[in-house]
Amino acid sequence: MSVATVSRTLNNQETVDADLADRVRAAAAELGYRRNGLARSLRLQRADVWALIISDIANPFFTAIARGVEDVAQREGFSVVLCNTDEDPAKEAQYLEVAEQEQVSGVILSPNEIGSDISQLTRLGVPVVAVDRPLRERVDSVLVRSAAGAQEATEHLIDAGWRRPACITGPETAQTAIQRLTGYRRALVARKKRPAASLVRHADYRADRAATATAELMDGRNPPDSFFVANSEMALGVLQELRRRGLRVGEDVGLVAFDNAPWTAFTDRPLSVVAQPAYEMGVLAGELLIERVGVPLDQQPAPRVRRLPTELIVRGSSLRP
Amino acid sequence: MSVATVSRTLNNQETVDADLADRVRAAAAELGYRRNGLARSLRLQRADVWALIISDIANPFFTAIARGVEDVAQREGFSVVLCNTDEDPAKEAQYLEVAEQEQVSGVILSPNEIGSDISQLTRLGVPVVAVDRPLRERVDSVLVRSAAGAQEATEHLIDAGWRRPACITGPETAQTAIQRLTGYRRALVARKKRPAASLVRHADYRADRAATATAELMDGRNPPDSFFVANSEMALGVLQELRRRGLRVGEDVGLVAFDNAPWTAFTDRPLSVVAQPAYEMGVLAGELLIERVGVPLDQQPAPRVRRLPTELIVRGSSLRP
DNA sequence: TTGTAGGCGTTATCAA
DNA sequence: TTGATAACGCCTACAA
Repeated sequence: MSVATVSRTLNNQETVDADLADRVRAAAAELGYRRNGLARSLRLQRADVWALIISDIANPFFTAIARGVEDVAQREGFSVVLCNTDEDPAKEAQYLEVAEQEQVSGVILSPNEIGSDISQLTRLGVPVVAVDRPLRERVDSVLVRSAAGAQEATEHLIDAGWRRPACITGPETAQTAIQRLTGYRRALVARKKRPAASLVRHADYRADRAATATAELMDGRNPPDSFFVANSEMALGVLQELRRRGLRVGEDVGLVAFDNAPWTAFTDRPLSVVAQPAYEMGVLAGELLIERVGVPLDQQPAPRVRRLPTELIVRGSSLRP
Repeated sequence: MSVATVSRTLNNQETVDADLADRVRAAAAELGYRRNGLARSLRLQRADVWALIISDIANPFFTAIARGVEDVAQREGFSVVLCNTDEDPAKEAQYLEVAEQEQVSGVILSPNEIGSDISQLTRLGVPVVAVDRPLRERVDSVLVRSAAGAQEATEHLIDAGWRRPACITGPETAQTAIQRLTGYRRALVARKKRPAASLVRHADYRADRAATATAELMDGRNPPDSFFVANSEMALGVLQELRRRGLRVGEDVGLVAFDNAPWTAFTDRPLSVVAQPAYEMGVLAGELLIERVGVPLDQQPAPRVRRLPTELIVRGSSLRP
């Protein structure tokens, strides 16, 4: 028989005789034949692969997103290749180029910078979905209402009786860090308090920097009595420094942090957190992508932005005795 | 000029006139040309890509391995596609097939089962490195001296004054779980204690199962006064159940767990842990792979097994007041 | 329903 | 030093 018949059989086309098809399949199984995905993709001008480019594989928030993306991809018949940029713009650029060279049919990206250059991809018609962080270029985006979540958390601190909440947020270049700071400030205004720059620190989303920031704040002239912290990594640093000073969270000091990391329920006191719907974000990003892959450029929808709400989970650390 | 000249230029071959080469590069830049990686790989019969197939992306141990692998790969000019099997043998089989179809030049795998079928890959001459868990098939492996680490941890509990250490380990099918249980038993023997089956539980490496196991043990006729726990995920479950009972770790109960997860230093008391050299394991796996990719089958070294030591880090949770 | 043949974008061989 | 050309393995229009 001919290669065409084999190809048709293996692609489950109707136009092949059942008996013949069976013989093909039997032979394929016998010989352990696997088709060459490279050749197939080259011919088809598309690979059934998505690139998921995330900025920190060690962060449970991003791994939860990855799981969401993966589940959608699997359901729709795509493989996901996961790339980790470690917050390094150079690595990000490299992986974007790899995605292009490998002709992936879609990219989901948590950009390191709002200006990350995806123009090559879009020019080629490869759909891109931004996740967690916005992109200047107009593409589908799945974001979180960070400011609202930060505001709710900070207001909760004040309503629980704390009088001077400080804010430890991420780097000044990160949109999420800026938004969380904005939310913190809005909460102070809403509760008739004067936002003080001396109560704010940018600690690059890292634990050790957060510990240092905490020490600075506590050693200041008018130290805070509570903390709103913009991610769980930094919360570890804050906890460490407070313990070093013999201060108990939920007792001597109030604390709320972003991200419902698995361990947050197990510290002493259990951490009050602003939970982000990370898994759902991944699912949504995948679904937005699905609606674009294989769709001609002139029939594509306008860029869509989905903003998901956070959920404040009150545990012990934010309450006053 | 011809495509051949362009190809030679872009591959930095010497045999092309400098002026011409400059014109090629200028034109390429102008047009935003990117070579098609698929076509290249098809022609070359190899893709400069490794598949890293891990069993749980949410586990910091595996993400640390991934970073190690990535760093080596980057250094050597390979991309890494990361695949997450979620401990699901079906997903693992699917990703192994994808790796084969995409003609990756190497695979690093933490197998779900010792019997995972990699014969297709090896038959095609694609080198495979097993990491964290052994494979029945004889391939390069990077393992940890789990039993020794478990024994050291358990002996440390006893030496600290605890009299009845229990063991909460992983599923009976997992080699790592079996080895850690073995180490626990050896410690008891070495310290002249009778290992009792009633003090051992298999909790599938999951927090909720570990919490249940802890409850069972504590409600038993002769409850333990301390715990050796085979991973950090389960340690969270143990901590939760102990707190529910008003018991303080490092005070009323002793606790040592495998894995130096980022949060373990921040619980109350800080957790004593058996640290695994996860990042180094990734690096080593990558280096073993490097020595095989591109090497003809008949010149390949015999399968090598590297066993790395653990390190006991004593913090507060394992000490008696 | 089946077979033939062209081409996807590269790289490598050979001749010029 | 350069160019023409034949693969790599696959899918598909077209012919039979």
